[in-house]
Amino acid sequence: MSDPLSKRRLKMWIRLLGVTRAAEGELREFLRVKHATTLPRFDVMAALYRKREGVTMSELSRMLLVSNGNATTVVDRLEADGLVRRTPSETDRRTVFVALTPEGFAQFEGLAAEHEAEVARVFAGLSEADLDAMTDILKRVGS
Amino acid sequence: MSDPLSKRRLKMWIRLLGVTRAAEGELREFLRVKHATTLPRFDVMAALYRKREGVTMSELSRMLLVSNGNATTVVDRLEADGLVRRTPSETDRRTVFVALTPEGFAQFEGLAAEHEAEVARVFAGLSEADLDAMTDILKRVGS
DNA sequence: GCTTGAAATTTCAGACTTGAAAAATTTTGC
DNA sequence: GCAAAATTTTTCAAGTCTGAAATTTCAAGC
Repeated sequence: MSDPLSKRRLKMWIRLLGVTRAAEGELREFLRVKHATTLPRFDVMAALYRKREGVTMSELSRMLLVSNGNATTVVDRLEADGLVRRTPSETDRRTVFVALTPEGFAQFEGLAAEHEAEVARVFAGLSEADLDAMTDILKRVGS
Repeated sequence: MSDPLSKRRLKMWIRLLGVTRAAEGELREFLRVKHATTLPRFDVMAALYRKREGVTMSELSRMLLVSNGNATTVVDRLEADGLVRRTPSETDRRTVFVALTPEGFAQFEGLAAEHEAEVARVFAGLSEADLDAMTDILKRVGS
């Protein structure tokens, strides 16, 4: 008997979640052992690396799909370590811009290449065609 | 210059992570609003529902890809709520079996169908062919 | 038997995460 | 102008999660 479509979506989701968690685990381990950092810290720095001019706290939490409160504490720690800087907005006193410091920028550049290599290692099992197909399907989820 | 293929794997991973986090967020919201529970609790109960005879704590944390310490605290809370029961092994006094109580079993059965429908809703954008292709590709990641 | 090492679980400190509430500021509608 | 609503960020309590250390028990070799 053929599974109802909803059951197949469920199975696909369970597998998707498993693969993602396993990959996250490997990256977490890599960041911890090789670079003494964590995934959330890396995520924040990566977001700020992409937006060099700086982003507001709200933009940051939207980019990372985490709550505002969460973004605040991770940024707090990165700021205490001198990797990130908060700058109050001139035009709106509620708003704060966050950006990498030169130290943060340098540290992230050192990390980025190795991180990319590690991701490539984790997904080495996927062919070029797989990557295309996967990206294509993933785009279709949100729309 | 970095290998373009590794960059494509990285982009696929970033998209994969984004889709997974967005879906997790929707399911979390669904469980919280409609059923006053959380994703980790649901995950534990789902694992125990699949293995009715019970599992050891180590098996449980391997199934969910979480640390032993984490499994302990989530099971602690479910046990305090009477949804889960710990039973010491007869043959190995280090080992503990965990299983759903009748209350836990009943609660999960009420949840499961709605959860499946919610997952189907989240991934409604994917066709049958997409599901097949996706599942196929995901299988290839681990091997 | 005894000792050493391995295995299962819990405990612990610290970090992450959420969602709600609070505080400060800006915008909007009158 | 001004009161009410909306926006931005932080604070807070509670739950989740990790990795290492501690505890208890079992297994293996001598």
